[in-house]
Amino acid sequence: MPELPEVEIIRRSLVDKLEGRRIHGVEILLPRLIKWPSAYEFQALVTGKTIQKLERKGKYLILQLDDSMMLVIHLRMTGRLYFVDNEEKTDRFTHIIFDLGEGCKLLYADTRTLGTLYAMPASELWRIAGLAGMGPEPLTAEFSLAYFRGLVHARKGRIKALLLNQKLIGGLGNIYVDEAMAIARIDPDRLACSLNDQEAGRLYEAINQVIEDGINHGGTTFRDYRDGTGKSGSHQNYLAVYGRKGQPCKLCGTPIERKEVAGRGTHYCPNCQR
DNA sequence: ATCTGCTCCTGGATGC
DNA sequence: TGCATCCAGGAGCAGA
Repeated sequence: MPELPEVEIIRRSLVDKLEGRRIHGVEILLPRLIKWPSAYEFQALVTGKTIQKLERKGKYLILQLDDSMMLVIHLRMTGRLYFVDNEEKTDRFTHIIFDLGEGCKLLYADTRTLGTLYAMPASELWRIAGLAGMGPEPLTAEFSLAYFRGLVHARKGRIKALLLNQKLIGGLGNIYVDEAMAIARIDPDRLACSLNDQEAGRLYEAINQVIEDGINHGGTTFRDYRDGTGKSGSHQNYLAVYGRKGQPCKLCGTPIERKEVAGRGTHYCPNCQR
């Protein structure tokens, strides 16, 4: 599941290949992935435009085209975006093909087809509620300790639900949330407002740390995730709890457990996190 | 404000 | 081995 680190690695792996290239045409094999406007209009809006910038906000990739046209992509669970410069065969999961000329293509593939694509002028980005309403991201000045403490103090719900809420913090998903809570030794079942200042501070540091580590390790590859050139990440080899049910905690040896918290599968050490 | 539950979707894991 | 069922979860939404 691509979260902030994975999307950032995809962006970095594609930026030099995409910026300055012209979109000669778009082949849309699965129109329902285009959420705005219609697939037909989407095609018309991006065809002939040059990719000026490739940016990321939270888990969204944003291709800034000519005339402030924005091509926005969210990979959701199994979306993949990658660049090819030869006549590679495309598999049955390739749903959208951007022809970049000179034999180069940008492919959108997605096994579970939950991903979403949009095209609109910059002035209309408010249409994408999840993008327009996104909270500050880890590792930015806006995501300050004071901001985080304020959130934690004010929220009555579970701390895990807070961390997953993109309106409050942008870019975290299930894997990095479980990891941050493990590193900070916080029980994911705790209510946010029950955390004291010291615990909130530990969690704040852990969030920034797991995101930074995830990026430095090229992302976490469980099954589907690859960067824009097809390369896997390695952060799965460094995980404290996620996907390690039954395996010993790296700190105390207690078997990692899994339960449902805030509607999500949640991995934790029952000894370290309480 | 916050919760639960549902929807989208399919490959892989599990159960018998 | 084969078939049926369950599960993964990002995000949006309805309804409580």
